[in-house]
Amino acid sequence: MELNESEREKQTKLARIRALGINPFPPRAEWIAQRVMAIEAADRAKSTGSNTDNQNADQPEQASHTSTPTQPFSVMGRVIRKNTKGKVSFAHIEDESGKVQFFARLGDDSLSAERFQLWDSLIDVGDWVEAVGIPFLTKAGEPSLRISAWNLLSKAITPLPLAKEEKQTDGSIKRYSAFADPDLRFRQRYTDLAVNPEVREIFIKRARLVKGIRDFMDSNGFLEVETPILQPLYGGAAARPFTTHHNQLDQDLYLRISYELYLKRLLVGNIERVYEIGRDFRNEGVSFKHNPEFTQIEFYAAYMDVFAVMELTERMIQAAARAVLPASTNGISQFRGNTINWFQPFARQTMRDAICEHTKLDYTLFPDAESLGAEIVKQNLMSAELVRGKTRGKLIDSLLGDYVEKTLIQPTFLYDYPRDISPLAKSKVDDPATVERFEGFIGGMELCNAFTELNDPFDQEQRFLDEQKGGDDEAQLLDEDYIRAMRYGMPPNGGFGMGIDRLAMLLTDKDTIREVILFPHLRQG
RNA sequence: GGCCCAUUAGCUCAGUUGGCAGAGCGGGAGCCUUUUAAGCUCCGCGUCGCAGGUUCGAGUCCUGCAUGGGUCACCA
Repeated sequence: MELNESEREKQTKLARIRALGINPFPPRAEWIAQRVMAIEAADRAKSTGSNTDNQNADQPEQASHTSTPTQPFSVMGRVIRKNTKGKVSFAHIEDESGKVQFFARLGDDSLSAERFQLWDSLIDVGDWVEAVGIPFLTKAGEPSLRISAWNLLSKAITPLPLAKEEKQTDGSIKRYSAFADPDLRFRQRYTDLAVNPEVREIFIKRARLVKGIRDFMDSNGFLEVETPILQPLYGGAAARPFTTHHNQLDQDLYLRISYELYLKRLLVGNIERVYEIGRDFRNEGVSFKHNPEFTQIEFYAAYMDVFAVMELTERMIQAAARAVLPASTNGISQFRGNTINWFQPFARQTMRDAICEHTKLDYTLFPDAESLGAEIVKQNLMSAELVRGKTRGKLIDSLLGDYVEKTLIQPTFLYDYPRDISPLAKSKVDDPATVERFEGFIGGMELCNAFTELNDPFDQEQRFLDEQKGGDDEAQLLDEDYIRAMRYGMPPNGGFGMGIDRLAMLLTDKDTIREVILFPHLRQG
């Protein structure tokens, strides 16, 4: 492994550490039993209220005259700033709770001259350390720990690209030359997380979001399950799959593109409310809102129809927003420069009305692909080339994508979808060409998709066969076991799927899905 | 996949008309007993993304490739 100049310097330092008989990578921290989080250490320092001056600094035990406990405790974490000034040394130590300053002083009774020199010469920014000490405030008012003993916990060889920070008069923090190259940040996410605290915050919010959804589902009587990721047949969505192979069985397998067909089998097995949160894989384009693997929640609820699901969805998304957004925001957040109001009732509109509103075209007046396609070209909404070969449903879906989706900033449900792009959804009783389906949009992005599920095995089989005739490479495969399951009797039910990553983007105001996935897909590597 | 832009030190970036590779931060050596973008003195640490080409001479111009970003196409 090739080392750069500063890495070679660190390697030399590592040899010195070893020569001193110090283990630069000890197996454990020494004082974990006395550990206090940095934020608590800082609080204790603040409550001492004593700005130690040079006189009483020689007797740290007497530095505080308050009742606040000043007995020694330990803080462990990472050195993110170090500054030795002559015979005193300052270092900021960061742990998961925040940071606190370590203060070492040559001449303190509690810290030997040798240990001071070693601290000064061996410890660098990036190293993991622990120290025992007593809390106090420096002259500048900085909550600090006057250290009496310390250990190196892990030596950093490669320097962290830590940015310098300057406190502005208004209290905000200005950062200089922060580690910002997206390529490096995503490839070396560990570095990104180590030096950019706001990146850690994204994933804390994401975890809260998932927990909020899980709590909501559990409290509404849903059973969480896990179904196969490796599937002999893929289905439940229109997407190309990743293919793999089981060697011993000599069997091709697919990574799932959805959980739908397995979860609905469970309804046949008398599990009435079921959900899964997990990973889907789609072998398609990568964009700011598409990653080849992404996290989805799907649920299915017996006896519900699409409108009951819509109502439940609204409450679920609001529960997720509540779990992430600070209470002071009242459910208002920003996304791509737009304000989103999560707590107001979600808008509801038919697909026909939405497209009518944005294109002046009422597609219900054109009953087949030929007449609708001709009208679309006539009104100059799409080129003849793009219209060619599309079914009526795909034309409508294209109009939605081109003219409506970007405008749906506030939470909005669009419903009444064409049947031919919805092979697993139940038709409306009075309009067989339309299905009981909705999609939810927020921030101009499609977020979720739901419908009254088709539970008629004969209708379902015919839909699969119709898909095959279309010759589309994203067509649903005929899953005979799924049809068999349905023949045993599937209760009427409503189903739902939602991209968790996109919801995380919306709630953290991130422009790209890569910001909310810890290790997003990148080429070569 | 098409088009456009970018890629220079560990990080963030400058680099003029083709003429010795630069700055700040970081790092090293030294000074400094309450610093906090600490300060002061000295030190540049480099496969200018990769491979070719043009030229006396290429970080700079040309071609191809790689990676990233934007955009269009595609995409439940």
